[in-house]
Amino acid sequence: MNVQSIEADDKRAAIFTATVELIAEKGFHGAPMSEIAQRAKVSVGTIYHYFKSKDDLIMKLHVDIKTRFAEALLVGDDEGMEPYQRFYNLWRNMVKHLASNPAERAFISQFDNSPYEKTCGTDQHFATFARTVVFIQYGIDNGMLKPLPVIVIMEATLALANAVTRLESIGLTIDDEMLKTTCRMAWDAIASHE
Amino acid sequence: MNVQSIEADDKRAAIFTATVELIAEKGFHGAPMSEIAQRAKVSVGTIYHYFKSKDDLIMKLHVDIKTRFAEALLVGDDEGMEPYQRFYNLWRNMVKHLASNPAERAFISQFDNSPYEKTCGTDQHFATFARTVVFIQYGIDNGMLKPLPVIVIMEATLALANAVTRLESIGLTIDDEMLKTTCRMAWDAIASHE
DNA sequence: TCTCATAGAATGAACGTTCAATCAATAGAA
DNA sequence: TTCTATTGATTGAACGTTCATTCTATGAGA
Repeated sequence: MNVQSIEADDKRAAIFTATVELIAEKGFHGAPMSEIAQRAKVSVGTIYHYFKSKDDLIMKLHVDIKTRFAEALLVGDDEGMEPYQRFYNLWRNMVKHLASNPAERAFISQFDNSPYEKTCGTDQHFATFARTVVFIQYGIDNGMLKPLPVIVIMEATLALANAVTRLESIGLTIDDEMLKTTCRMAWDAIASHE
Repeated sequence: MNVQSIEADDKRAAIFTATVELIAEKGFHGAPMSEIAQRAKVSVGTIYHYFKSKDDLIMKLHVDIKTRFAEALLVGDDEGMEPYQRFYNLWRNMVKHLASNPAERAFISQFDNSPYEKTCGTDQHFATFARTVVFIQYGIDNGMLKPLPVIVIMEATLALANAVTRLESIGLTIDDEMLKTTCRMAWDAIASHE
């Protein structure tokens, strides 16, 4: 990778950062290209050099954020762990990642609840979270988790993590105790209790 | 109430319906006043006769939807019921209401995850769901529910109901069995299991 | 020289909002 | 009853702004 493309990546990253922050603060409306450019310290023209359109920028940003999120979940993951320990690790990774990236959390919430979401297939969603999906499927097959579709278990867990971290951004403190109790909450939701 | 104001309420309701549908379909961006007017079969000017601005329209619409949602939850509610039965009733009301009003569900999701949400205080939120809040607080005080802040329990339940009904709009079938299992999911999440 | 990166002015469409002009209904006076 | 004044509801064209996007020019490697 040469000097030019490193610099190019800098701009790209700056545009991503500016966009995610602006959308988190002011929503999809309220994030014009001119302001994105200003915040990223590039010109409007430069954005169009890297992205076909505003929609293209938002889609690529979404993939980027989701990919890094999915990766963050797997830190310290090990198939050999006790199921609950493994889930706790997953939960902690999830909450920590969302809590320390509030703009990304807000962006995801807005994106996933907007009409944009319908442009991404469930397949891609499953592919990004492949390893987590396998973990869940395994749990269902063994009667450890509730007999629900994988997607329900997955979306339920994500919804809870999102709810908890959203509350953090408006005043809730997430210490170790809170992490433990909320993890129990999420686990109890999906575990079969047989 | 005279003939004029009945007709006036018709227009108001038509504007509300058009707005909620359009925003559910195309998001906050993608719902211009001109299109709202067209769908509501009124002129643009008429909207401004009833609402100060687009923001005002959206805020008032939000209050309207949340109020009717909170009311729907209480159908058949009775303090004398067994706690789980009472929760089941609450859950069913919640899921049925959201599932049969998909546009309102989509609107709420988008609103609550957007910067608009920050303009509504938590107080108002609690006031709207007053009776439900009391039920939860009672459950916490009696050790029946997990020792978490009321708002966490409440938002967790709402998040789960939203997740489930969102999945319905993309293919999941919610029959009685699904209603029962997902209710168990939500209850297990918040119950203390002691 | 040629290519890619960058800037920022220019463009045209779309937006929220305003406004002068009607229309419909009611009430009171004659 | 009939005429008139008043009010509120309704319209859609017009306005000024802002937006996403394009275009042209410039600069820096290769």
